[in-house]
Amino acid sequence: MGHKLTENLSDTDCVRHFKAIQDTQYILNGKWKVLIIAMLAQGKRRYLELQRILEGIGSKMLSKELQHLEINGIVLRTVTNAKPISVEYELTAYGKTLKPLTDEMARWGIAHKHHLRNK
Amino acid sequence: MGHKLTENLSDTDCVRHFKAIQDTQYILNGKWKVLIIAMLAQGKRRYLELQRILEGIGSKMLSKELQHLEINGIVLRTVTNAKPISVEYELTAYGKTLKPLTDEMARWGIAHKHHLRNK
DNA sequence: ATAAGCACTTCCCTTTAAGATAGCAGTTCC
DNA sequence: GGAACTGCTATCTTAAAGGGAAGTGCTTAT
Repeated sequence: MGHKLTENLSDTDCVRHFKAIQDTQYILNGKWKVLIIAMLAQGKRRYLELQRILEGIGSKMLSKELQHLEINGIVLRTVTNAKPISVEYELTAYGKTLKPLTDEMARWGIAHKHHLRNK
Repeated sequence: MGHKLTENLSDTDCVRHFKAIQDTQYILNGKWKVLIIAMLAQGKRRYLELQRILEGIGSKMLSKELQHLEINGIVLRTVTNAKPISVEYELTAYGKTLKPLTDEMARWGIAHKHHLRNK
């Protein structure tokens, strides 16, 4: 049943490829995680700062998503013992490895807007 | 309020960046679309072929997702007038612009598996 | 005539994601 | 002492995503 051999992965490779994509999707899943990561890629942010910039997110969502990302080693949570208590979130070194992905999502989204405009 | 100016986008840029990510997420949204695109990146496929390789997807999902991708110009659907009717799906030129993204998702997923293993 | 293959569509149901609203604990400021 | 700010958590409800099974329309094979 032959398309060209060179442009197809074997079935086993194919399954491995799919599993990998699914693993990535598991980490980034939902409406907000990529956005949170993209924000934190620009530097540390505090809880209410995140909530303000991510317009529309509720506290429940935000804390749930941050916990998910923390558990998976993407985000680091630090409580500073400053006068008014404050909690800072930032990407871990590992979290930063997602930057090419979030950048590519942003890049494609921008290209997509141009594409729609010129149709 | 100053992190280094060079590593932060302005608020307006930030919003534009987020909107772009959201647009991309809209196109790729759900459990199956990225997988379908990754499959079709390897070449044309027929409906039942897709369903067989994407283990677990139901006919309803598959046709819904394919329609969504077709409407958005990612996928091209062709009915061949062969003896047993067959329908072929492939990426459009525009759909192929998503390859860097799906590749990066696969790449990160594989790296992630290694990361978990070495912890 | 019957059966089987392909590409779907329809209907119904369960699970999950997301949103709105409220509340709480610990400061600090007035 | 009351209000306000920060960082949450809990509850309740709604909306959307996803899955299973069955059925449709067409064609070819037996």
